[in-house]
Amino acid sequence: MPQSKTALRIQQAAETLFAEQGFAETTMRQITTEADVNLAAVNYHFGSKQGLIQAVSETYLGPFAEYLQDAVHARTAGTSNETIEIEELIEMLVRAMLYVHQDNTRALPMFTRLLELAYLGSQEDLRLFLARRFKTKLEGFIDLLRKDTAPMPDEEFFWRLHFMMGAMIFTLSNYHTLRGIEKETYNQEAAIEQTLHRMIPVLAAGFQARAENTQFCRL
Amino acid sequence: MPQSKTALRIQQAAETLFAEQGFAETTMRQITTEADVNLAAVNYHFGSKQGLIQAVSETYLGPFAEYLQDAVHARTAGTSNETIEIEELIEMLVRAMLYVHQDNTRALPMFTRLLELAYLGSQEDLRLFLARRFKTKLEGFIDLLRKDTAPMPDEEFFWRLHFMMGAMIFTLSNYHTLRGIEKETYNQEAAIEQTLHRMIPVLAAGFQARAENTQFCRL
Amino acid sequence: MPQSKTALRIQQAAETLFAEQGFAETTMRQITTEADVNLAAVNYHFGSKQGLIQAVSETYLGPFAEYLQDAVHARTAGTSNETIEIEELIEMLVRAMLYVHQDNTRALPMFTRLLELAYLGSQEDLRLFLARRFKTKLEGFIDLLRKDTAPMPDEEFFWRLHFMMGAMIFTLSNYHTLRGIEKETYNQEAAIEQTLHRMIPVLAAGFQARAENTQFCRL
Amino acid sequence: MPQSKTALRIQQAAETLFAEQGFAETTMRQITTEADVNLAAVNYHFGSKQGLIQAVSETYLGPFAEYLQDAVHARTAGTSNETIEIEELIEMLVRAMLYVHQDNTRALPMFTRLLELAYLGSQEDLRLFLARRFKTKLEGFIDLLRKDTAPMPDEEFFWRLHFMMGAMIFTLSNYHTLRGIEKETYNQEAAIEQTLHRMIPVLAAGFQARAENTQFCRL
DNA sequence: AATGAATGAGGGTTCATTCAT
DNA sequence: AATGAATGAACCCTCATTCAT
Repeated sequence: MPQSKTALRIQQAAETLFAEQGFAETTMRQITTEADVNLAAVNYHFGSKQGLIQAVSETYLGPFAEYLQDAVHARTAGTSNETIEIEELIEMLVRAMLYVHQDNTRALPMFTRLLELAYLGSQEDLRLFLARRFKTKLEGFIDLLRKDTAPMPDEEFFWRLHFMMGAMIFTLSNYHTLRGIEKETYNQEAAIEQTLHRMIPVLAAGFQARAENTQFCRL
Repeated sequence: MPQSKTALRIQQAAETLFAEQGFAETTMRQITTEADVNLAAVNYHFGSKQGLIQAVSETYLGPFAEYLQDAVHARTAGTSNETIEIEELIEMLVRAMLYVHQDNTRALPMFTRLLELAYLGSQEDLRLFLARRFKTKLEGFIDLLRKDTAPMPDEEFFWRLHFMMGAMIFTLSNYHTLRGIEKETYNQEAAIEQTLHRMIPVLAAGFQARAENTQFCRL
Repeated sequence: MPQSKTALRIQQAAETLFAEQGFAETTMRQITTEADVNLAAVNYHFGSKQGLIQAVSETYLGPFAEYLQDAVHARTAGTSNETIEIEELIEMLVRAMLYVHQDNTRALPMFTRLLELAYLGSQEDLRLFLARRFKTKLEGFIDLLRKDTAPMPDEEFFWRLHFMMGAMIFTLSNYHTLRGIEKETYNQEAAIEQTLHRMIPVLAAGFQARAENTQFCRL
Repeated sequence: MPQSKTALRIQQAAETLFAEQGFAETTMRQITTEADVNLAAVNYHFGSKQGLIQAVSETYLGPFAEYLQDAVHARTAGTSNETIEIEELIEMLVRAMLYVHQDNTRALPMFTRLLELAYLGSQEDLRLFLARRFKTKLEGFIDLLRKDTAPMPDEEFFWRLHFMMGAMIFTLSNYHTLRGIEKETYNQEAAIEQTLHRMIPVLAAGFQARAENTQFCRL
């Protein structure tokens, strides 16, 4: 939560630019020009560019992780070991995304760029920060997901989870581009909510797919 | 196809670094140091950094697109309108990937980073280059895929296609990181072939999932 | 003499940091953080960083110069033209130093850093300030020293005086570092008083050394 | 030894500015403006500002240390355990200094600023570099000096050595300023060679001074 | 064909200072 | 009397590129 008007303007400008271009591609000068503040203001208010990114990540991932954690608790409270359908779980995830999307249109692209960062090793410091900051809050959800897919070996689950993550992150991260293509091709733009909805049955089905005999001979 | 020994060494070094770090994150100095050639050699042989990336993309996407196009032709020759199972189509795709992977271990990450680039808007020039260069060769495969999923509306197909692409691109693009996590967690490393195999049933199931009633009321 | 509690805390923090790191190396932020006051407080109370340094110099050089001037007067009062042994004069100097050292452990390093500043041309304004402020008070001592070394040409005296000053200033200015080396090497730390004592015979002997025939032929 | 014309001009400009202002006080822009080269040229040729300082230190301390080491070897060769008069040793030191002074007028101030750096802890990296680079070459001289002052306790020797060093470093480091004062006062400028000569008997006498009973009671 | 040298543009960061309150 | 916010100037460094040879 920014305290001063300048800090607020910086963060807003940064969110827009980060969402559009990515973190590394966005320069301090772009941010401060867009926010119409002094170049040094970022360092004054956020300490460094990384500090700004962390503040932004807090704004977006914080409410999301909180919401998801609460949803997991609310759903599992009172019920002992009842299995939850995978579609419902993914719906919980989507709902958490739409929750952050309500307040801020830029939320989802930003959000996924942060997840991207959490995976990619390019900015080791930020990766560790994100891991430490949000890991515990998200573990509950992952555990629930795992329980539903019990018959699957651990490694199979691991990879399927990341296929899923990849589909989501990639889609939302490049949502701007993809929506542009859709418009060109079908002369029609999808609301992001609709796109998220489309994901639910696809990801659920993918998760529940019968595991193939993974031998190399066939190929 | 590199002409001189120097150009060859540059391209090999670039492939390794691009695959490991990405395009923007790799500097000319890193490339030329790794290749043990003069800094100016890249510009001399490839005109610019972008020229080098295009050359690399040619090397990787070219054979892949060619292979896939041929596979599509071979499969559809003589058969009129016969529908092909989606699993078989995805398997064709995977096979094309493994084909470029044979020659070069770095191939798959490089390959997917290029696809990533083809989507992302950050490097408009490269995006256009890749689109123009390879679009036609891949359209046959896309059409085949579309035919199998006929009952689906066009937009639904569009988005599912990109969910799939996202899962593949994201996974392979960050394969290095993901394999690292897998090793930490399960003390076991998957060969990339195995990971590709795991994708087939997941992606196929996702594609065939019963489309949900995509209204907003539920969420 | 600081007027408010804030000014006092600033000056104390500044003394510590100046003594440890030097003037240029110490930032306003370090000072105000250490003093736990607002960043702007230094400029408010002292006008500028230079103003703060001048205030500090007043605190340290003032009592020292006063003490030395008094000592010179006391010693020469009533005695007409009696020559004083050089060792006694240097002892007077050392005694003046220990006088300021009594009140404040940081005094001596601070003190010598100021002398350093008085010589060095880097901060012209401060140099002039120090020269104007304390020159007259110290001249009595210099004159006394000169009288004892009468047979020496003026220039010879001038240079020997500065050799001496150099030995003292350098040693005390870097006392922290030197004591660290001593501790490493001999596992023993000298009190600053002891070091000052060691100087007396050395400097005295240096001053009284038979002047060599300073021709260039020998070298 | 700089290879290109630009590198040469940079180093010459740097030497002048370093000698006049010190290392930290001299900026890359000053250097490159003075040398009339591009700002990036320093980083190209020397890697960094620190790299430039190291190159400069190599140029000045290298020949000096070499010369002194050779002089020590030459003097002690053949003679077993013969004690050498302290005056002769200091003369050796002065001779080594004048040796570097021959080629370059800026040599001595630069030279002593480097020694200053070697003592002061402000630039830890450079301090370590200098220590590692030149320590061994200078140890022979120190040992010889120590042998002549055998009756003295180790700590006494340690401090006297640094008094001496202080006198030399301080004088030469601020030679520009001191000569200015001399000119103002006596309307006469000393050649640096003369000043070095003046040091010999003074430092020698200081070294050989009868150690006082260093008790605190007297002061 | 190839390279060492050099460059302009732009990167994030730090500094003492000032302003409005 | 005192401060949080903000700033302009300057810091060192890195980048892809180009030039002369």
